[in-house]
Amino acid sequence: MAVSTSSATPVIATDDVFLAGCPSRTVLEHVTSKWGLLLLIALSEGEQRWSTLRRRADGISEKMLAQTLKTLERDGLVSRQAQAIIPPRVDYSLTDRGHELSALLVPLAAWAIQNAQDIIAGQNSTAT
Amino acid sequence: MAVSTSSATPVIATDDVFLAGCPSRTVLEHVTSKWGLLLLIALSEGEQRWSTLRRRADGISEKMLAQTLKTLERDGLVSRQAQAIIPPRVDYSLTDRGHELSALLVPLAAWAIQNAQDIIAGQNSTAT
DNA sequence: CGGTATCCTAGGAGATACTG
DNA sequence: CAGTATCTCCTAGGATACCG
Repeated sequence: MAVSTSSATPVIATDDVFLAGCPSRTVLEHVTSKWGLLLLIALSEGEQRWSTLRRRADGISEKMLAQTLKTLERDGLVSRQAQAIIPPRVDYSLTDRGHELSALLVPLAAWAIQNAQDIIAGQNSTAT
Repeated sequence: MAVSTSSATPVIATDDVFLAGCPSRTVLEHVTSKWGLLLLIALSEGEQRWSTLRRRADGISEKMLAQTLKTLERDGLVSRQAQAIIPPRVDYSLTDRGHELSALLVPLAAWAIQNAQDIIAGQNSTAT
């Protein structure tokens, strides 16, 4: 009943990635998800069609492609342009916010590419 | 038999995040995993003990903490210093490579914090 | 072509209990 | 304190089939 503002449960908190259930964690998980990351990076190279993305993100299933694109669209990171023609044509591109984000993601991917060999190589140090 | 170097199967490929099964994807997934990301960012603030990390990464289970730290250590991103005392004390810190990486991750977290409110707010645009 | 709907399983992830 | 071991649950994610 008392105004226990200090020891109150951290309902949502202003913003701290470290707090469970905070929005930033959710967002972070969307954009750093396996396919989210890849699609954002792919789209950083420009607008692309569904089928192109599917080929680009090697190994992705149609389900995950649709699902991930929807999440990213919902998050306002990706924009979807459908044309009512036969056969259908749908293009996906980054929004401004998406571009802002991908600018952060691309260096990350570059880092991974540069360090991957080295990192994985050291995994089995039990070489003959 | 012929030197089909051009159309050869992409066994592992030099490095392309887009190719399934390539090392960079694996590394990227370690590093952008829910807890991996959080721990790397937490450690970017300096060496920390197990118990500190556990409290910091709100919601993490002991299992996931141990597992994630091991992966990061194996990847050469985190270093573990154990002291043979009672009670035990173990400190974790970033390696040089880990620091290099966290420099990329921190801005990402910052971006998430800044944009999260806005992004999540727009989720239920079907307001009454 | 660009999806959606359905089914199904591998393993990511939490809870608990125990140990050095 | 800093883990490990085990058990279970849940859902992310793949395969397939079908629709506009």
